[in-house]
Amino acid sequence: MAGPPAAVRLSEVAAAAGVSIATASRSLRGLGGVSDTVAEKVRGIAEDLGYVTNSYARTLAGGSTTIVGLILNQIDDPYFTEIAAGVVRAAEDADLTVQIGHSTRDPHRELKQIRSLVAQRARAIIIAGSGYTDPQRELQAKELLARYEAGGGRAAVIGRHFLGVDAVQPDNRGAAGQVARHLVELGHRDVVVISGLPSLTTVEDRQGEAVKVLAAAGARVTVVETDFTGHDAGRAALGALDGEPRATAVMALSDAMAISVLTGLRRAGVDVPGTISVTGVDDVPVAELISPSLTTAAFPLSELGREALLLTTRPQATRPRRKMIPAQLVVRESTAPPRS
Amino acid sequence: MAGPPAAVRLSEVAAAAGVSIATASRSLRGLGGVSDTVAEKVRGIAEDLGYVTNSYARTLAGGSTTIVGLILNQIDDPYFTEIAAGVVRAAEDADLTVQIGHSTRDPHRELKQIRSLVAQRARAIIIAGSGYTDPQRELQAKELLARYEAGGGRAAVIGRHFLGVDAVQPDNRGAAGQVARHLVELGHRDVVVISGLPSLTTVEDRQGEAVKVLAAAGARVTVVETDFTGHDAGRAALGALDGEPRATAVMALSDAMAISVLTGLRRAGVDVPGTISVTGVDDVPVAELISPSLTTAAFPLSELGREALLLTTRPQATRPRRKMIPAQLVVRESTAPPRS
DNA sequence: ATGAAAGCGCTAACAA
DNA sequence: TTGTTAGCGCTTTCAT
Repeated sequence: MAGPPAAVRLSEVAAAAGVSIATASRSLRGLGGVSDTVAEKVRGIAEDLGYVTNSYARTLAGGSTTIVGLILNQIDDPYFTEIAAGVVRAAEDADLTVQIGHSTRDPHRELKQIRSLVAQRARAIIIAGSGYTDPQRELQAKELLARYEAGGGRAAVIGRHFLGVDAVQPDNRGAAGQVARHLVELGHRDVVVISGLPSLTTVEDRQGEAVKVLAAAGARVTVVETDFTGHDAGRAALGALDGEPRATAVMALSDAMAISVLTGLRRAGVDVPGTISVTGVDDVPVAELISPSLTTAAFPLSELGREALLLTTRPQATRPRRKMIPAQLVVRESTAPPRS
Repeated sequence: MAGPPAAVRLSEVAAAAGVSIATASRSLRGLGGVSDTVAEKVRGIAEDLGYVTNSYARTLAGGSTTIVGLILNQIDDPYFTEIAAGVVRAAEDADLTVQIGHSTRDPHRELKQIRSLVAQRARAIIIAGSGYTDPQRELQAKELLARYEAGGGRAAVIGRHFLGVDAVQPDNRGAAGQVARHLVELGHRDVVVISGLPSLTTVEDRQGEAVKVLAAAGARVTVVETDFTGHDAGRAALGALDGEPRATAVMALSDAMAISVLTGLRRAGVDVPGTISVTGVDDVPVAELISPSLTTAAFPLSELGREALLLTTRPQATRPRRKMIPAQLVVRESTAPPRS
């Protein structure tokens, strides 16, 4: 595995510019102590030569890394890919590169990913996805991240976690509340709520608010738990509607589940929204494209990612920051007043 | 900002074990040439001390990286996220980590990404997305990759590129041919083809085969060029149908464009497939969910990514490998015989 | 304002 | 089998 150096080195840039590598280094990093003329010249030459800093050498020599680790619950779920897109774009604007891992919602995998990132001296670690309602479950990760930040690293989460780091929090309660109120205003008083794993904070928040709003309006509420991935939401909804023949609406606590419900109802020949109204939460891109298009509460997903990245570029605050991101109700074709 | 955590160094492990750092290094990497007793002892001490290899030092010293770079044309397009999912999963199976960048189809950005990856000593570089029909346009990237591979790196592309490296090639001609034949068999003889930038090999291949098959069947073909992202495909299709009132089908050369066409037709009140049949290519997950569901040619997208990753784990062959991946026609609701 | 030189922690010849 | 040593490419004092 020998061969010609595959990358342009700082020494080559320096030589081409007729200066020492120290001066070249200063010029490239805009450090001052270098005449503007020289600095400008060096930058031009570096550009022409296609010079890129060797991050290993830089890091080893005491410089900082440009790696940002991003840990996703699920790599092929639009909710997460939208967030990832936001992170990647913001990172590139900040000259950072993103390393992606996925945890499949498995705490062990998540820990392993964090350790690997710490060992890589990643400049920042971003964890996207729901937290767990049981703080105990996140204890190890929390300790790991605390040590990491004490050592100069930066961490941020997207969602409500108990990880003691900066957080971008989609307003899940608000989102669920808006959708529930929409159903109430349409006149629905008998609603099936398709929920997910109660161990996830996202589920807890959305379900809590949904049930609260619906109950406050005097509606009958049937909650059905599924695995929150949408795989069995359609079947679950059909089962619930069998048991609750008077129900006029299905409120799924995520778009992924709502889409599964829509598919299930279509196959069963149930008219949406004529017979049953259906709603989701998140507003993934598909929500607008399916038919009937989905009434849901929209989160600016890629902005969630962007905000998280930005948080990690600011110095650590004395107490973890919380940036709440509001949802916005989007009424589309899947909801209508209940048939009378 | 505190300094880096007091990381345990190899020299400390060596000292504690009473051996040289060379022996310690060999022991830890299981390299042989070390007595089992010593090796075992060193490993135990390293474990006790919580030693973790400094990957920067290791890489700088000539050791190998575990980073695989993945350059995507577009980070938030389902076509690419599916591919990315395949790469990430296969990488994790091989204990590799994936670094994602996106080029926005801009050759300059792409070059920058490649350079960055080369500088990072990525073990492999995977480029996903269409190549350019003008080989000149890829010349710089080709040189860069050649030097990279000469230096021991591995590269692979997904799509037909002129980059001189291993390639996973979705059979774009075959895919377009199958869809075109499907339309012909249904009886369509007046078809609008929504195409993309002619500078992309994917577009060239799909359009060439589509037009060939349709023309061979004696059909009238109207080709409309768009930007291949789907942003203006809907508008373009409506315009073309205005000019070609006898057209009975719109064949979009990608699902992204087909979905845009479907949306445009729905807004214009055109019945699909009653009045106009619509087809796509790719079979992104949404294709099955929209309504009417989309007739298209399916590529196993995440497998494309997986195959590319696997190619990079094998040693370089004397000539670049080409792995052709066939498409499969999926007939859904968006196509029907033309109304007579 | 610029340069020389000492490492950063590790791997990989080469010696012993 | 083990140790010695020369870098990897860069940042950073310390001189000039």
